[in-house]
Amino acid sequence: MAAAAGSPTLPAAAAYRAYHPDAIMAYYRPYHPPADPELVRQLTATQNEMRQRVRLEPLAHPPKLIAGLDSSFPTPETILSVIVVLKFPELELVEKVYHYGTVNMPYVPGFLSFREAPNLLLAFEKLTQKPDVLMVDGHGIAHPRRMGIAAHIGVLLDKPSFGVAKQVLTGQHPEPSTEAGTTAPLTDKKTGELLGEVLRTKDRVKPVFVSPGHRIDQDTATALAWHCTRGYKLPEPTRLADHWAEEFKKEVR
DNA sequence: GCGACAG
DNA sequence: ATCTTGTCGC
Repeated sequence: MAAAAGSPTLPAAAAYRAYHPDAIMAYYRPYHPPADPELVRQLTATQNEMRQRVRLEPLAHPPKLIAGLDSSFPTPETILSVIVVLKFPELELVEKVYHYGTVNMPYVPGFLSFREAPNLLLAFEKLTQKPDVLMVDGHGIAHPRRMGIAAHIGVLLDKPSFGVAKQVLTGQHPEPSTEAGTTAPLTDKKTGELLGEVLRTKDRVKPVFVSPGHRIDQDTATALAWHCTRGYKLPEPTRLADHWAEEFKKEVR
């Protein structure tokens, strides 16, 4: 067996899970290479600065256009960012753009935005129709320093934004009921602060995590996410961004 | 000190 | 995120 410091192989992990869940899965826990302490210090300072600019408030006007933002990595050194714009509340696709660039930053938990945001902003510049609100894949303020990628993008563009994530980064929560449309609070264990809401978008399917990013509040973010779901786990904006990423991937290689 | 760790 | 096979359920 390889050293525990190595990167895990998922299929094998799945097989071992049934055999010996705890000990074996601990061995297969996703491994993140150590990040340069000085880099982390600088990025942390930047996030703390940006955090001061975040405003949580209701939308000034109901949105007419909502965007879905998503990034993927066709190769380890390239990034493909996709933005789709949908009419709201009809959810009719009105525009889709992408930008294909190079990766300049490693993935470090808590600093995802510095890896994906630059390329997303380049994609945003290509949009003809500017959306009223952005649904970003990842967290908003449900982040160790309250500056997840949705908040990061929102501040940089000074545009209402919120995050829809598939996995928790920080915070604790009870399980929402198994029925679609139900929610549960995601809170900070120490302070009790509300970080986001766990939203069951589909019956008996693992919920998503909705949190405000910038110039929006929790209730509006959750309501928008729910009004954008059409029988799938992911709300339409991010689901379609995901879908088109697969299509665009064929074009760039 | 030990775990947890978006995409 | 990305690489993978088969499998369970509506």
